[in-house]
Amino acid sequence: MAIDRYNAREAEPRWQQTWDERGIFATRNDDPRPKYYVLEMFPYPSGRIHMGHVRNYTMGDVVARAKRAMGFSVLHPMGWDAFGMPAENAAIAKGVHPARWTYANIAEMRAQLKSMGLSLDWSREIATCDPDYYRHEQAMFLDFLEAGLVERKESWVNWDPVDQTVLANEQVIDGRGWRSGAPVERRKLAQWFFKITDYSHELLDALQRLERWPDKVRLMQEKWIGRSEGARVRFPIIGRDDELEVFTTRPDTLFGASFMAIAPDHPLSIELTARDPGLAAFVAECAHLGTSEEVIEQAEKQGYDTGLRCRNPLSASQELPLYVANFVLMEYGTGAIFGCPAHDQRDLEFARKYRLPVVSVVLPPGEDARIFAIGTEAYVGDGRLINSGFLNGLDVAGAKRRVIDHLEKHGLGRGEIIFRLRDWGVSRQRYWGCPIPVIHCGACGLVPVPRQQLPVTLPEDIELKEPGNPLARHPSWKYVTCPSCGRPAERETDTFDTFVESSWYFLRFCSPHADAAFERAAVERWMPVDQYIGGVEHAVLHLLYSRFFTRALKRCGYLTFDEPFAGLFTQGMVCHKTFRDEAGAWLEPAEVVEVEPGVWRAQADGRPVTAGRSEKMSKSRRNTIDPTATLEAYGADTARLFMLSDSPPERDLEWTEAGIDGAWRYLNRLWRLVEDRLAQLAPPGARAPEPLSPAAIEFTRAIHRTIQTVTEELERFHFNKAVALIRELSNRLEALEPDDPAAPTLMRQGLETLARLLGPIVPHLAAELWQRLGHEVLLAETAWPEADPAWLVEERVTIAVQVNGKLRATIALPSGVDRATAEAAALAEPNVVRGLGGKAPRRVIVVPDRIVNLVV
RNA sequence: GCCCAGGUGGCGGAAUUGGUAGACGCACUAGCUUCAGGUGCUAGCGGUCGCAAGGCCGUGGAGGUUCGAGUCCUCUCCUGGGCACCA
Repeated sequence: MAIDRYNAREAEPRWQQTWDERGIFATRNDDPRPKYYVLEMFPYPSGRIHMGHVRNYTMGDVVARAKRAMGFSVLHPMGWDAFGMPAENAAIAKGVHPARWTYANIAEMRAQLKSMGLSLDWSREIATCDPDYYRHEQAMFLDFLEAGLVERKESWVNWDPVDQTVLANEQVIDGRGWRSGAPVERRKLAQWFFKITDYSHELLDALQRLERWPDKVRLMQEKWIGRSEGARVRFPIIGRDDELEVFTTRPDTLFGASFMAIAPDHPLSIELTARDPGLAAFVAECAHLGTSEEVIEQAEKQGYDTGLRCRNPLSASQELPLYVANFVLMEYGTGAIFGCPAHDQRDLEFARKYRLPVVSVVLPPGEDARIFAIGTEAYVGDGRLINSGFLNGLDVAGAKRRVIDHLEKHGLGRGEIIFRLRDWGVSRQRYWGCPIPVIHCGACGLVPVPRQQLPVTLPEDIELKEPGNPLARHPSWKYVTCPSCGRPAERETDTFDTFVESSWYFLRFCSPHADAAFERAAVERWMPVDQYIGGVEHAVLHLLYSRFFTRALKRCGYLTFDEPFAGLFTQGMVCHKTFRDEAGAWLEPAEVVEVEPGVWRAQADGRPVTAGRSEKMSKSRRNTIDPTATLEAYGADTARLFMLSDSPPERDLEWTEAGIDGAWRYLNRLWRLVEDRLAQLAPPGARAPEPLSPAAIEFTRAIHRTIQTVTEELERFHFNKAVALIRELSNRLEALEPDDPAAPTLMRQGLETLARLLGPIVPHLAAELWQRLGHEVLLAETAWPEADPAWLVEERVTIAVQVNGKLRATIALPSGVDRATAEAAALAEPNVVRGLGGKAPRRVIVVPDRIVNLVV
């Protein structure tokens, strides 16, 4: 019986086993070939892989396999970002211990990833919840502490008063805790911080040199670090000895000031609440607002007049009312501002609301100072200074320089650059994280855990169902003796933010079994990561923290470079259509059926269902598709091909069953193509009989052109285009004229090229085809094909002929013909003659080998 | 509120970066195959007029630059994403 279907179920595990047995993806640190480090952002072990993982790891695998074929020693490892909240949530919901839950998930997901046929070096696998991993992190923390890179200070958190726990922003829903439903409070907590702001300048400046990062990500980080140039200005407070310090980017508008405002948690504000119950109430109200910038900026601007007045340092007669305002952030600048309503929209809205004066001090070009007035729109552009004493007549930039000069000369303030970037708060009041290795002693204060006592491991016997941090109420774990004085003391019960683990895992992969955090030589060999791939959702935090962490490690003598990721690619999300019934309930794709095009009904009871647009797969919208079913039914190659076809990798991809079918059909088509032609192929390495027919020449060109362009597109991450080009070549192969004397050789060349180009994309099928074509050496160990430059030169080109810019004909000419010949050939076209209508062209534009435009 | 990205056939998307718009695929239509049942083959497939040759229109919208604009400029509309304790 003839096999007319490719049996992926049988072939894929067979190839995976072959690769595994020969250990061809295990990478040696002493390999003499040039290195290439490909890394995909490691997964959180949530239970099962999702489509986003499939897309991410497919892309990485294409790069890894292609680079390997191109002669690089490729490091392509995998591990688990294993600490995190979901494990605790599962523990609460299902009563499973977070560690058990996590390790069970890892086992499950490892098997799933293995079934994808990824060219990973599994001998380097790590899990961040392993004490053998996090003990190094604790040591790093101690080093950072010694180097002055760690600080303990107070900061605001979302606090759930019922669950007695800190809430993540995403756990705050409409101002209430997600589980308890209790109104969330803002609370101040003493916490550990990494001093990332020490590196604000450097992290910003070095962005320019990250040439292989997407502009988008660099821009996001730039905004995040948020450099502002301006001045720090001191305003005397009338009737008090102290002054109010303000940071402003617009010192040029000081003469236009009409009020002062401080953050609700500004020390002065807190001081005033003691004797002003109205203010206390206002501040308390502000505390119910969330901590996110979005919430604060969208909230209605509100202020509370403290009754205090400040003196304008530039014009002593001017008194400015001092407000506490909900839109002033304590974290930014000095937590205090002066308001210039004419030239700042937010200040304008505030001034209108509280009927404060609006004085223009910058006159837009072309306006008349006598009649110019601000309406509902603040003027933020450049112009000439007016109503501003010694600044009058200057432009904005000039006025800034002048006023800073003045402030410094008179001791009223100084020019300053500030950053929006805040220090990285790493304390989390949770169980499932890396313990922070510090001891609180009543006598000695904060005492680092001695290094020989590391790791500080998590206790296993914990109770998660009660409110609060299980480490804090554990009966014995936190009680220790002070390493310094020997008296009873307590452990720090906070654990690290999980971003700490992901800030250095790429280093551990270089020598995952080393006794130290990593071997210096291994890190020097592999780092930086040549190609990092992951979701754009990590554009700022993870990627910025890792950049900081690498620098911090450098300062502590761990390594000698600054940037961990030389190349970055951020992939789009995987989406799916959404379905809702008339009651608004979401339905899973499997629960609906399309009765006629565009009309959907519920599978169960036939009730009408509306299909919504394609959105990111999420549990709440119930539009997730588990990749397992696809992997089992069609195999990994089908899923991989689908992930790479059609949608550009940086953009969102809509998952469709039809797309999977299409990919599956194409694999079978390739399979048949090889099976059907096998008997007629020339032996490997045979030469085509000369002379070649014109068709054979064109065919050979097509092969080399395809090698060239597919290679280019793969290197540029244009996987969808690479697939399209490969399909074009296979279409050509199917159409190859069998009677051509060169056909057996051309077909062999074509099929072998196809198999080799498909190797990184659909590795199992490609390996199978390669073997069917008679090769003993595995495709995975075969070099990447190279295009012969001689075959890349085109002999004839198609030139478009336009009359007045409109296409009238195309002409085929030898490439490189001179202008006159091209023009003459164009004028000889009947349709061109008709288009000219008997007139002679006034002007002729010839773009060699491309276009002739006749203008009449 | 602020910042970013993106609008091209019924759909996903191509377009050598200012030079033939719609490659490649999905869906669809017609026909043919096959022990029909997630099969294969051939042809068609932006709109419109035409028997045809061919014409006209067409890249969210309105202007502009240019011999020539999906691509550059100005304004505008729409959609999506991010905004510091999710990972």
